[in-house]
Amino acid sequence: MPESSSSTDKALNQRAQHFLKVLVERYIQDGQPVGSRTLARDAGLELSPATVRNVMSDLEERGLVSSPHTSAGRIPTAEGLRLFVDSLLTVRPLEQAAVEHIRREFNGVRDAGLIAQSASRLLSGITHMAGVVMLPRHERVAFRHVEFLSLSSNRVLVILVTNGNEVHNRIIQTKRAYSASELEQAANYLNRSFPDRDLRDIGRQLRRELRETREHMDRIMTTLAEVADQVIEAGESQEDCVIAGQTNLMDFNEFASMDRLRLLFDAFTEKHEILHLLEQCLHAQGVQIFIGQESRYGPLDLCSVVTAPYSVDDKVLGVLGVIGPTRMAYEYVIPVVDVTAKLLGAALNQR
Amino acid sequence: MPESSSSTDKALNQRAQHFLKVLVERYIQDGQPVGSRTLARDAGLELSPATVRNVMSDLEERGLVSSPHTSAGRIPTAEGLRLFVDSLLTVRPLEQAAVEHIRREFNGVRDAGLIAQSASRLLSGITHMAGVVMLPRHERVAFRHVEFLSLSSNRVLVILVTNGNEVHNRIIQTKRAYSASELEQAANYLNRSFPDRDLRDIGRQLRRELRETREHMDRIMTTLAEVADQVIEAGESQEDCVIAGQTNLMDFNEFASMDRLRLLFDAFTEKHEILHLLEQCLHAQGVQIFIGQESRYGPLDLCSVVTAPYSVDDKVLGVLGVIGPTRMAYEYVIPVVDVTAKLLGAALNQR
DNA sequence: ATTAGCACTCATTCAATTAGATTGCCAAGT
DNA sequence: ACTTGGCAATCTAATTGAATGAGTGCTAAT
Repeated sequence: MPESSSSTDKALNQRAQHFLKVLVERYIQDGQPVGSRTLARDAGLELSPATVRNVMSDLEERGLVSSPHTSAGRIPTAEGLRLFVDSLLTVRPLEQAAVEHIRREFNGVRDAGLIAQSASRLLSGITHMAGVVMLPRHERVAFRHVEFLSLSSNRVLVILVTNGNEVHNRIIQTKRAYSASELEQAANYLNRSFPDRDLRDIGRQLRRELRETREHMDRIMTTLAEVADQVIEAGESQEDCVIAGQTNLMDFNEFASMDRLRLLFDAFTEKHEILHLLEQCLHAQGVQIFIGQESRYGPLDLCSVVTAPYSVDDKVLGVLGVIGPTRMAYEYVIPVVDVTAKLLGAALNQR
Repeated sequence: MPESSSSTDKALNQRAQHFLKVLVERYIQDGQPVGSRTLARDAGLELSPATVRNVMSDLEERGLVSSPHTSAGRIPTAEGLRLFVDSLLTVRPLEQAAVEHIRREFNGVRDAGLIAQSASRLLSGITHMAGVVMLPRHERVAFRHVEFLSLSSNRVLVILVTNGNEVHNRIIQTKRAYSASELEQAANYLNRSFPDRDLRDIGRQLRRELRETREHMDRIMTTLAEVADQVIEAGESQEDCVIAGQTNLMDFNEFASMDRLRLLFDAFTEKHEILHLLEQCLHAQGVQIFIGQESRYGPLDLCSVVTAPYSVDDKVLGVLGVIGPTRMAYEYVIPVVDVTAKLLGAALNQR
């Protein structure tokens, strides 16, 4: 028999698990510590509060629950929630109506940024927490088209179109003035020579050719290599994500203290660390969850983050997710995040 | 003698004004109601608290101050602050060092959006309140250059460059497929025919020509007119502004209540009404101030907004400002906003 | 293994009290 | 006519103490 009822054993016996499950569910529902009497009632088994107390005592010893003070009930610890999420949780699939609602929301939006924004709003709207969506990022930035536009004597507007039909533009200072026809010639050369090539390669190759030829168009090609670099850089530092519904978090008394709230909102403004967290989920298989301090980012200590990567043609383009208090309705949030990620991928695909 | 000491007269006598000034200054400094004893001390005149009480009573009758409850001191009302700002305030010019600091911040930033972002951060950083900057907006959207890029059979990427060197792009669905050379031809035609023309005119003219010609390139020209419209629309609905430093406001106990704070932050996320407020200042001469409910926007009831338009070549391009509690150091904030607006204009000019 | 009973611990709530700040008003002084 | 000291009245904020109630841990009995 694998199950043992002794409280010092490694595995948690069936009944204790059930109590933990019910306790967590109750705690998630109304945020209050759960006492033995309540739990005895909720558990559905015919057991007295005293018995429940014994079980709770076991759970506490294992660090799965704790009481904020002597005469309060128990609340699950981060470990308790982790166990709950990992093996006690029964996710119910999202209703078809909700799925349709999400699908409709993405319908007809073409710009990648706008889709991300929609998704973020959607996530926050549905879950009443904060939604966060990393902008789609192509790991291979491919050249598609370039255009030069002379602005004034030494300034040129460079317009670069990359795969994913993203348009980047940048004004550059050139060392000498170029005529319109020179610029056109240069653009034609590039457009002819490098269709669909990786932007990095182009920069490298331009520099190589430059060393070999050593003359003829010399200068303009230097500039072009520079621009390629700059665009790549811009693309990589396009470290950006869209966050929506921050204010929803103000409704949770977990964040009632101004200090904590400020910390959290500063984190949302900064974005940097949050993006870093999302990046860790880029190659996760499906939904990933950080509970409390698991995110290893102070301002999110009291939060849980539920993420899922989204992809087009099996290529992962980004991550989206939901940020809320650790006490969230995981069984509902998980499928929402999961489905939204899939539909976002689909929406990006049929652009 | 124009001055009268009777309390029912229209004009406020010198002494009362002085007391109001000192009271407001004190209130701004530490946010507490100011009592007669304190005020008597601060005023520098050799008068007893009892006398001060009489004066305060007058001020209260005129609606310039009020007491939150019987045994508290007085705080200035919105009207009191208004009078203070209008005629009692002594603005001290910004130190040269601070001006340089701002100038340096704008140095070398080329993108208009980034400059606005800098400015917003700057304003919030210097004043420890929220900074807001409307993106520069050219009232006359002029055509500069267009480029068409075929994506797939019926989809074309339109890249449009307008005055101010802003690059807009949009993917359009065409009714039939166009060849690359057709698209090139069309682009050439437009670039040749409409340099620096107003985008609205172009749309109109295209439609007119279309009616007359009634054939030949028919379809593509419809599309072009459409695109022009879409770009104008996009330009106009580019109703956007950059807000920074929201979280600074959490430090003021005016906004300690979650409900008020949420209202405020929702307003920041929505942006719409705030932008509307800024637009009202587009043609103000220099700094404009809204105190409390003067903004006529509920969430800002407890806030003051200090704005100034910025311009290039005498053309007003936008407005920037600071949002904070009505109790703010106007004598400092006003020159900050003023100078920042001027330097922002200068920075945009020398792009 | 389960349970009832009991003593004990805390947080919360409420009312009562106190201390402190400030006003308004009046009568007296300048 | 203005100023001032004095004084009662008012109101807030902080403190205290008691009552309440939820919940636990332990023990002895089942």
